[in-house]
Amino acid sequence: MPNSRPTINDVATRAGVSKSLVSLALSGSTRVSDVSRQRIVDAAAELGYRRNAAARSLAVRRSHTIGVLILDLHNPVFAEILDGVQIEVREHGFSTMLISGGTDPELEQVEIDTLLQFQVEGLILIAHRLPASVLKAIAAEVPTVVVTRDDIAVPNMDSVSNDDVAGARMAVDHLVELGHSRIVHLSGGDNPVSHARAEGYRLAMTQHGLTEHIRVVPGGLTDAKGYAAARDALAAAPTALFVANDVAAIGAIAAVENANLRIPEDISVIGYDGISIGGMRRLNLTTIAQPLADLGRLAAQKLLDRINDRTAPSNRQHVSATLVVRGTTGPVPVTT
Amino acid sequence: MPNSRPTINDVATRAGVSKSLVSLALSGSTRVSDVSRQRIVDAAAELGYRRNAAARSLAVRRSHTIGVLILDLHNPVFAEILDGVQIEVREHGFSTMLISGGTDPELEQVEIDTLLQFQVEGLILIAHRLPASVLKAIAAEVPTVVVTRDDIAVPNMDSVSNDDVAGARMAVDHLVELGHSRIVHLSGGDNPVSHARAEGYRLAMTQHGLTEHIRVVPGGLTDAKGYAAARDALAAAPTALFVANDVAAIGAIAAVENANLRIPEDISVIGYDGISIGGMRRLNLTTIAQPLADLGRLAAQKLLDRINDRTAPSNRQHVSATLVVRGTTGPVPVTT
DNA sequence: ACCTTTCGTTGGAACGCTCCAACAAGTATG
DNA sequence: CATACTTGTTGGAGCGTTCCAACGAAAGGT
Repeated sequence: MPNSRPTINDVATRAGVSKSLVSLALSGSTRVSDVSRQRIVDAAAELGYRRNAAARSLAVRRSHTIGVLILDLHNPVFAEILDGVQIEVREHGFSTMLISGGTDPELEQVEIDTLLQFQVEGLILIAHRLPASVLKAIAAEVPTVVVTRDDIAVPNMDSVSNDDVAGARMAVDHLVELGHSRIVHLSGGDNPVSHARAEGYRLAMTQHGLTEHIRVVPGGLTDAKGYAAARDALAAAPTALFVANDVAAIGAIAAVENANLRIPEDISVIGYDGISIGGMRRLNLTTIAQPLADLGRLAAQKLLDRINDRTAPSNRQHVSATLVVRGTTGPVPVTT
Repeated sequence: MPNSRPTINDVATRAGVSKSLVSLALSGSTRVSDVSRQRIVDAAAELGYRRNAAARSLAVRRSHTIGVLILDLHNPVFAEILDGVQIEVREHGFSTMLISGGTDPELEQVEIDTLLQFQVEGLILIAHRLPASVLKAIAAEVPTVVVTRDDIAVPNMDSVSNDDVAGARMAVDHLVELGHSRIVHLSGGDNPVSHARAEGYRLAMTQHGLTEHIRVVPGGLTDAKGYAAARDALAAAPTALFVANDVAAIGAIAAVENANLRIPEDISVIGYDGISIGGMRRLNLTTIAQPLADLGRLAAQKLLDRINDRTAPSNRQHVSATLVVRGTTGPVPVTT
């Protein structure tokens, strides 16, 4: 059986020492003589020895691994958040097991179960569709932090998200500053994040004395839904569209152009999220940018902290989004 | 110590049976009486018992996990391939450990080492930057399949990729069919995939008797590089651009528009890859689409096969790309 | 000269699981 | 009625680690 991997014992016999000493040496203990250490290192290299993480995890009762659930790998937002997570986590010697929920919310729970079987020390949920009861059970079992959502309060669970209400206000403020008043919001559908953004829109409009111009067109978070919603919205002859997210905004732009309206001369469009493709020259989308990588980094930090103290009070952090003005917003057209 | 997870022994005592029987019952053996099985299942549920995958993997010497290295999560191509991998792998009861290389090629090797410590049973490399020697060592240690690249031949390692030469020819054929002859290729830089696409371009041009029109402008695989390359290319007054990948093509389109040329009336643009955002209405990019999810699925299948027979001869499969005609290509303008 | 400390090293128990050999009790076979 | 096979169950060994208690040897203190 030549294909079985060398174990610590093989290294020990080859180096002429006990397995205990090998273990000591490989974990960098100072109580190993230089000559033994060298012999051990050499033997390990010659055999191509590699620690068995499963055995190690069993013995020390730590896996040094965290689990990450990502709602949908296709939406670039989530990939960018993940990036931040990976950097932070790696720096602290942790590995990452990643799963993506896919279409089926049921599957999300199955996948989380798999993660837990692997004894992950913590869980980062980059968006999720779990009911509060399940979330609570999970958080009770393992340190957990949720990114992008902060609508469910669970003891011993942290969250980090941007303040969607405030972000939406920034979008409206920007448009009002440009002279717009007929600002229509294309909503993102029935989920907490979209609700908050719509709420922020309403508040800001009211605050600017534009209550009678409030108009929310039901849409969704995809290109196609943004396209359809924009088409509906054009009936109201708006001068500006505030779209629930960037991907939908890109769809909305297409609908506006198909109606032979110029952007931003005839109509302004602003999105939300700050995905990197929005910055591509062809799209050049004005948006409310979340600090996506930071979101991920912060989530990872919180998780690592919580791993060290599972009972810390639950903390919900908001990071602030920023207005990124690019080419899709401009002054309100002079003639109506 | 209430926070230590229940073990198989806890379940056993609670159900009043031996741990062996619990193990048997939980792995679905038929040699367990119905009454015992029920008692065990109940006890497990009450305790919130969950198998320890590390211990299990130690005992059975299988991890039922595969490792996936993804070159860059930001490029949507790779995310879409990963999707196919996940679906296939999950179906066969395997889990996935994902790592993304990030910027540093050195890091790739470190990360793969981590994966191997976790005793992954196989490795899928979705693009990579490893030298042949390292690749060979890895493939000798663990079943491996490479996606997107097929330039390095290693025994006992499979690859699945599209035929970039053939794909590039399809792009040129399409343009020639539309009447174009001044077709410029914006290359993707110094990597095997881009080389193959440039090669296909040259072959096709020659084949169509357009040898004197062959013009390759050095570019890259990003939006910004596509933009810059297109600007350079415009000096040659081309009627069509074949760009090395979709992301760069989107940049190229912006450059063309900035030069006040209309697409496709004045100049046609075709990309390569078939990323989903290319289909968004605003971009509407004609492209050579790789069956990305299929690529992932096939890779996973090959890997699972190889896990069952590590010594199978190495197999390199090509899948065929398809021309997807959208809005960025059209007939050659009548006047030059 | 003795006792104590330090240093480098070691065997063995433990981690939570699977699997094998073995067994008691019942059922079928001759 | 003895023997064999089947069914359901069990203890124990082993997977590759880490870690603890304990060791002999060398060095230090009185």
